[in-house]
Amino acid sequence: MALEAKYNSQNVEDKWYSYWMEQGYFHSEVDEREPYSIVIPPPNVTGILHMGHMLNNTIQDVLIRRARLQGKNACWVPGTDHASIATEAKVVAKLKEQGIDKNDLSREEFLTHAWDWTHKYGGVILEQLKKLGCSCDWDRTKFTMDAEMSESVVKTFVDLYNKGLIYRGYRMVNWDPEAKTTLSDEEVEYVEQNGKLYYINYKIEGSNETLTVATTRPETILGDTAICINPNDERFTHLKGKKTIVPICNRVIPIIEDDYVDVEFGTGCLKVTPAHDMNDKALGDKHNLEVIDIFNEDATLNSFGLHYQGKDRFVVRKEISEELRGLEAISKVEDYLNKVGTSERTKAIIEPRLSDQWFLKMEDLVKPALKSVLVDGDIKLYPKKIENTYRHWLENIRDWNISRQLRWGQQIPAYFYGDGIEDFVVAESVEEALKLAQEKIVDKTLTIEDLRQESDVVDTWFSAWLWPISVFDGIRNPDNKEINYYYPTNDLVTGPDIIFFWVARMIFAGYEFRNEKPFNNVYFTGIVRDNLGRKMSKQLGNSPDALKLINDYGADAVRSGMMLLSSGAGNDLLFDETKLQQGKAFSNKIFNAYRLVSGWEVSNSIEQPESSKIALEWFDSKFQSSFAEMEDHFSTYRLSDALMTAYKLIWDDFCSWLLEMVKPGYQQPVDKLTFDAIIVAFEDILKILHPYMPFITEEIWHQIEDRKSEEALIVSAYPIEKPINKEILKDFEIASEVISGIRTIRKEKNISFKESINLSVINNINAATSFDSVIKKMGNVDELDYISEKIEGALTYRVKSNEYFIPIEGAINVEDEIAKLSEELKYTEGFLRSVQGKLKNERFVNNAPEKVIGMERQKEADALAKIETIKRSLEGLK
RNA sequence: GGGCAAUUAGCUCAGUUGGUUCAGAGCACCUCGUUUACACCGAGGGGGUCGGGGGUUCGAAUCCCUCAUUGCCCACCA
Repeated sequence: MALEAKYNSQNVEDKWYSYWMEQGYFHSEVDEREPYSIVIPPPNVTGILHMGHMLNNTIQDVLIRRARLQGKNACWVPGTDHASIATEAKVVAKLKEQGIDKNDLSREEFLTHAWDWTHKYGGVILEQLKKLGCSCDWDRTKFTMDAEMSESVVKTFVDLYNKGLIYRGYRMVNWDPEAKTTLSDEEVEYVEQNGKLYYINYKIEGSNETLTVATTRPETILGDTAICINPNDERFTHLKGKKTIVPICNRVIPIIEDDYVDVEFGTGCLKVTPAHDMNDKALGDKHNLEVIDIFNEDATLNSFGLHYQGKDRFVVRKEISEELRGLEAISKVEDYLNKVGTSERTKAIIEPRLSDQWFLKMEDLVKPALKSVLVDGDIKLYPKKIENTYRHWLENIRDWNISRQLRWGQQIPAYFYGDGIEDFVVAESVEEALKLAQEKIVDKTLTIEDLRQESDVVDTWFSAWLWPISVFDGIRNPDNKEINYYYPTNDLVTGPDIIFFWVARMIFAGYEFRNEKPFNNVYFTGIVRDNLGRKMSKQLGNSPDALKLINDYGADAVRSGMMLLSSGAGNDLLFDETKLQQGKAFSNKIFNAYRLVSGWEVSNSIEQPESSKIALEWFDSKFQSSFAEMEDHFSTYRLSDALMTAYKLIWDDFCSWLLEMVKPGYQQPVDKLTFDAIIVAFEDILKILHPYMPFITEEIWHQIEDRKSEEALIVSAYPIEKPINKEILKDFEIASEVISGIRTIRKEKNISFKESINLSVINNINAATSFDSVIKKMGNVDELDYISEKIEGALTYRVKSNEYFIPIEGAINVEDEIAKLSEELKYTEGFLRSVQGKLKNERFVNNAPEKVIGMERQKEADALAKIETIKRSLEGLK
């Protein structure tokens, strides 16, 4: 069968993916082999594949395929995350389009809509991962809202509550007025915003004097319950104990004193609004102030907003400043740059808000997580510098607000039986809750109907933190054979943006629920940016369509192109389609190498040429040394370096050197010995490349031979490291320089390659002759002989201090040759001077190690010998 | 405001304990080539006072100080 001149990815990718699936190669079951497991960072169930996913999942697939080839029991667990706030927002928006208000629906009705949405759009991304070639164990696909997964969440909630780690409290939390839910501190992003600083005058009660307060939020004055001054501020000593009047609502509030106030900032006076600011709340608690909440849950003003009732906070900000101006209660307005907390998901500006929420105490959970990463090194983070960030967060952590006023998620298993703050129980089921409640209040007449379950759900991350455990059912059945076998997982590959949301919390959960780390290593990828270094975004339109790229370039090209782009863990990656072209060119190169080999006619009757024998022997060691280099790169997760090593091995050493060295003459057959050895070498190459480029390697693997299903490349055996013959590598090094010398001369003198030449050598360095046959073939050399006297009038070049002569009638231009040699002489003499300068320096000779001095002496000897040969050549010409 | 990291060829980056291989790789660029796998190719080539300045050392891209620029994380100053 004739092969096309170009590799066509589309023809082979679907074929092999289906084949792998049919043969069940991705599936893993517990057995006696060493396990190698990865859990996927579950993408949002309704998400679609973007560049970040491509990078992240390619890395995981490279790791998992390599482990599989190494004979480990590789298990990559895929799945999706219910992403409660993001998904709920989408469902609410869709309902709104249909004219349905979420609040008009019962919980059950809303959840039906949400599940419909999930089933309709969910899992698209997993199908896209298949196009990329990801070898996930799809039989294990999990969703964070699967019944068993949710059951695990509820179980851990009850467990933590019973341990006293979960508590309910009336606290100031981050409120997202758009999603109408609270958020954890981590879900708040601070962004710089141009705002204004308003100077507002408050009248002093019973006086005409006013007090000026600077604020960025004039709309909150209606919730003011005090003005605070610094007790040491002499400007305000006379106001101590007095009261002021809030403009517009004319409420009388006290002037309080606290060190907290910065005398330098603004006017040195602070308005205190305990309901709407974290610090004001603290001040309010300390000074026993009234709390006036002026907002509704959507951040419009409530009845305390008086005539602004029902209007949005930002509308009110504008209008109230106008009104204050009319009242001459504003003395000035300045531009002011400040940081505003926004919702990570909805981008809405966060409102600090007091409410009853559920919290998880972090103090004890943090301890083993700090120790394992920073003290014991049980969990290794790549890049290491990220440990600083990790440490800082853990050491300054605050309790985790885990309740969300959403419906899409696991409903908190707390059951209220009364209206008191403590009138609830926490249990895995309503039946158990009833039992507990009856015991608690000693009332056997209480029924299930008297119980009312908490309507809040838990934070998405409160389920995601269990992921490495729950996908193996390790919460519900803590001693099952799967969790015991696959856990802890080996590597986690994820983005640095979720180190706190997810990575750190998985570590907490691992130690809390299994007393064991969740993974050994964490590889943090960088962020995929465009080639100008900008983040990929819809607004900029700089985010390529991932599937289109796969279609245009081929999955292998996209995978290898992305891996060539990325440079080590943690570094951002500047996406550039030319790298994908490089990946595609590489695919084509490999394909054509096979095309060459497959076209050879093999003969049993011809002898193996000496050149082929030595070339193959050399490649064997070359392969081993590159392979060892790759293994070293893998050991520190330098995946792009490992690929580059393979790239150079294949393109330069295998294609440009080996294949050219053993290539038979035109329409000549190749001997069987050589052909078989080339096939073995090719197969080894396919193996080491397979993790990066699974499709083309599997394709060629089967082109080489008709193989049984259990002999597929994906499940074949990875090469093993063998000793390297360093001598032969060195000898080849010199031989290749000799060949390069011939090429250079041919080029300079315009001697066609088709024209054969003779080569004579004065072997001053006693170079090995083992590659002579190769030199003859690659240089189109008729006669290669060793001489002791230089040849007059021949073209010459030098490798180290060896002299090479190519006698060509009339080809030599004496003037040019002298000029060239003089130049070389000058350079070498300069080099010699610097080396000798060093050696004459007593302090160098006395202080430098023996080895270094030896090397310098060798350099000196080499240079002297070379100068000698150049001088002799020059004399001959003159 | 605090902390961390980076700055090496046109671009993206390697450079492990200061001294063979230390100034490198890939891409891009230039020249030549229609040699019977591949022009998604081959052969060859140019290009960097390693961000600036100072210091330690026989010797610094590598260690120290300092300045500059960039990026990231964290932080309640109204």
